[in-house]
Amino acid sequence: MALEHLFQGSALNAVDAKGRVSIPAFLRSVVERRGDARTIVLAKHEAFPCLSAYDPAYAALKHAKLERLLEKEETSPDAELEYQQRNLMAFAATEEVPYDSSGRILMPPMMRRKGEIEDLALFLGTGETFQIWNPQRLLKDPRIPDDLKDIANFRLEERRTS
Amino acid sequence: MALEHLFQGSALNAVDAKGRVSIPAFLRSVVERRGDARTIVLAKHEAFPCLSAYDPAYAALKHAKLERLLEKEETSPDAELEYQQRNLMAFAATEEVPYDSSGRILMPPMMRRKGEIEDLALFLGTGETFQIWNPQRLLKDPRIPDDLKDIANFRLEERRTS
DNA sequence: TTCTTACCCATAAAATCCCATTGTATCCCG
DNA sequence: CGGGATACAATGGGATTTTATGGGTAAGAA
Repeated sequence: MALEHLFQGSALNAVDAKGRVSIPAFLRSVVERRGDARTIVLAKHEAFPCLSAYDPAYAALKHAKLERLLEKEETSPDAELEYQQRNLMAFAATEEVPYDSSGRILMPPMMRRKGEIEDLALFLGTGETFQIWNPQRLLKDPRIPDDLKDIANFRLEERRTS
Repeated sequence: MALEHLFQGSALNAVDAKGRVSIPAFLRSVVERRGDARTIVLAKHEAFPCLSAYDPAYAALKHAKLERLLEKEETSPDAELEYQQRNLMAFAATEEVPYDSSGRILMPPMMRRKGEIEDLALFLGTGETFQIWNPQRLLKDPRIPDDLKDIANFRLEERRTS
């Protein structure tokens, strides 16, 4: 896989009354270096109560990888079914949203619900993709390392004091 | 891993009112020989109350290593969660900052707090990475060898007398 | 119409660039 | 080898640009 540009860092941005959120500039720059789209793909995260996000170029890459995997394995009914399921999740359960000239997306209502996002969105780079959390939801999750919760708390404080 | 260019040496630089710090030229030259980025990655050190720093090429290498590890292990739920946690720490808990034409970075407020950095930053090369300390914090740490504290003291005196 | 979405403008704060200064190390040439 | 010229490093300050965010409004779908 080895993508040279990786998503990294954290930021806490507001979701405004219209449902708009700024994608942090340092994440946008990775999206644009990986491909030339000004668009991100949103999906429910498989393990955490948050959203997973990436660029269209990465989505295409992931799809190609699935295809190759299918061709290698003999077409047992099991492998075939699993492929169909993964394909559904990868495409039907995702939404591609463009960001405007000021770097904002309109958070789709369904994704907002799936990710339990309210009026604050915590962005966390995770290398090949990034995550979008409701910061309060992250603080409550026992699977999240304390050091990361410190970061969430720092971002919350930073916002309060300014 | 075996990177041929290693970070070594020490320097004490000022953090100015805007939060800017010069990365010592001898460390920058290693960054630029390892890859062509004029950027460093900052993270809280796992063991010491200071920051750990390296170049993006090293970060990518570390990431690739993690990926390979995942592919080897069977995908038990435990291994999966541990992978997610490590990925979060490696990317969300770090910040990539570019340095300008004069070799300065803007120390991100979160890292400044995590590394307990005030108005002086002590740079210490440690081979594959380097560390950034609050010199006073280093002098107080019982785990630091006296010889290293001598170096910190020397750098502090050097600054006072000039 | 009414609600939603895309586009445009405005603003404050923060990040970045540019230029100037100073001290130190390096080079060159007689 | 001395001494001056030169280059580079670290740092300060001001000017400029980018970012995040709010609000208005027109186009369009329900």
